[in-house]
Amino acid sequence: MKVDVKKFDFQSEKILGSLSPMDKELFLKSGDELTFKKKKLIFYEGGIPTGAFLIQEGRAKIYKTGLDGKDQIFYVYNKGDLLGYHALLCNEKYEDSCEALEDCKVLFISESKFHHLLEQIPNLKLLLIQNMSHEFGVLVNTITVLAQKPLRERLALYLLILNERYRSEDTDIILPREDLANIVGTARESLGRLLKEFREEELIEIDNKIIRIKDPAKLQKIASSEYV
Amino acid sequence: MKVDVKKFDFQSEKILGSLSPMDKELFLKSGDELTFKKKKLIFYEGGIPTGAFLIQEGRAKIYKTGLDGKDQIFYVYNKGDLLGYHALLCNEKYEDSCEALEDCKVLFISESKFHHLLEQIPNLKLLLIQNMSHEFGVLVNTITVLAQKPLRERLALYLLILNERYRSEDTDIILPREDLANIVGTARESLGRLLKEFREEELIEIDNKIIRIKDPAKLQKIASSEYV
DNA sequence: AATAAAGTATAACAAATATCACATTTTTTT
DNA sequence: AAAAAAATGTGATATTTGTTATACTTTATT
Repeated sequence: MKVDVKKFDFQSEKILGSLSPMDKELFLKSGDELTFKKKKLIFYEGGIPTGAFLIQEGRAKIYKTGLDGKDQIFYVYNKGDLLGYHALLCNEKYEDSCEALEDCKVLFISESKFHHLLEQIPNLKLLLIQNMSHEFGVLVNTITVLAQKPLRERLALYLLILNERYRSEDTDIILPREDLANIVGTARESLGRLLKEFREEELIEIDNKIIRIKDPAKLQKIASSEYV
Repeated sequence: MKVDVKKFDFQSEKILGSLSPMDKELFLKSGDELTFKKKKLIFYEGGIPTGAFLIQEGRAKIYKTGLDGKDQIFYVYNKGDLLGYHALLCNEKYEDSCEALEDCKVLFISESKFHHLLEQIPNLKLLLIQNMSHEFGVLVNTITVLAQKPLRERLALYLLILNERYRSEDTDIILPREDLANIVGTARESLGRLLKEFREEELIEIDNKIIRIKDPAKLQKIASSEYV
């Protein structure tokens, strides 16, 4: 059965997108614009949440640092995505960290404003519930993939997922090897070797940091365990 | 740093537990009692959700079946837990399956009743939001553990987690090796080897299916990568 | 209680992936 | 533009974990 890339997408842009123009304006007005330079932390594991973030420009990675210092990245947020509200809403400390992969323009909605919005916009609670319900499925799928699929299939799958995530704004996949390794859940060296194989099999093109998908159909097959 | 077992607990019993006695009664009245024999499916991946479930007696596993037929279990629900509402709330098909590990008594709340309750009990939406926000953290932690920790540490950790999950009701950990392997994310044989080692190191006692924790402190150390 | 079925243990072996050490290239800083 | 720093590529090797095959136990069924 074909792997569905959409099952790995939080669709966090739907929350805002589903609001009426009036509510949306209200929401956007409640935020303050912040700028995060590439590699700057937006929030970090163990920190106390002070608000939520809406990405207006750029991409950011959500990750956890393991005890051995190795990061596990489990999502790359994109322009339009709302994030960082989980810990805020359950009154816990951040379970994860968020770092800008590129220079980012972000709208910050403070905790009090966010809670205020939840009351002002009756629909918002339900939209959050819907979105988090969906996210649950995404994470469950992520767990299964990481725990079960061999490296080659994981890489194929994540290249397709990232391609989708990067496509929205023009570009090809462009992120450090180390990050890609931490998404796929492997060592940098093992990743490099496989990327080379993929290139030799003409599945992708590599131009330094840039990875360009050449044969999505075949990658799809590999990701779906249909191809050896 | 010590691993916190609570960070792997959905705390799904808090939803009901946080309702006022009146609201709780209303909730409980909206359900129909069902019985599921051991190994019976409560719902399954790809199925269309028709309601939510509250476990009144017994335990159930939530899992996904990989393309190779191997299951990945990512949670064991317990008496008092509310489950199966995610797919319901985002209008998607079930992303996972749920099977009774023991004979279960379950309260079924149909979709229409559940939505009705969401309107009748104003607090319920927020409780769901809080709970799902917390669940997000749990799943994120699960991903990191499965993707990064070596088998030995994973097993130590999950033994502690399961011990907590089984403690509520008297017993020691009692579930088939295959299931334990599918929780820890390994092959049955590899699990068996390690269990034997753990027994030889006097960390656990094994009595057929039953696993009894003997040295939680040392298991904790292993789980926290502090012990070789 | 006897038989079948399911689950479990074990050892030898194979495969996948990580680690290490170092060369090379690219990017950033001065 | 040169120097330093960071990131990447590569091969040899070690380690971990999975696989296969088979014997053994426990649990379920008749």
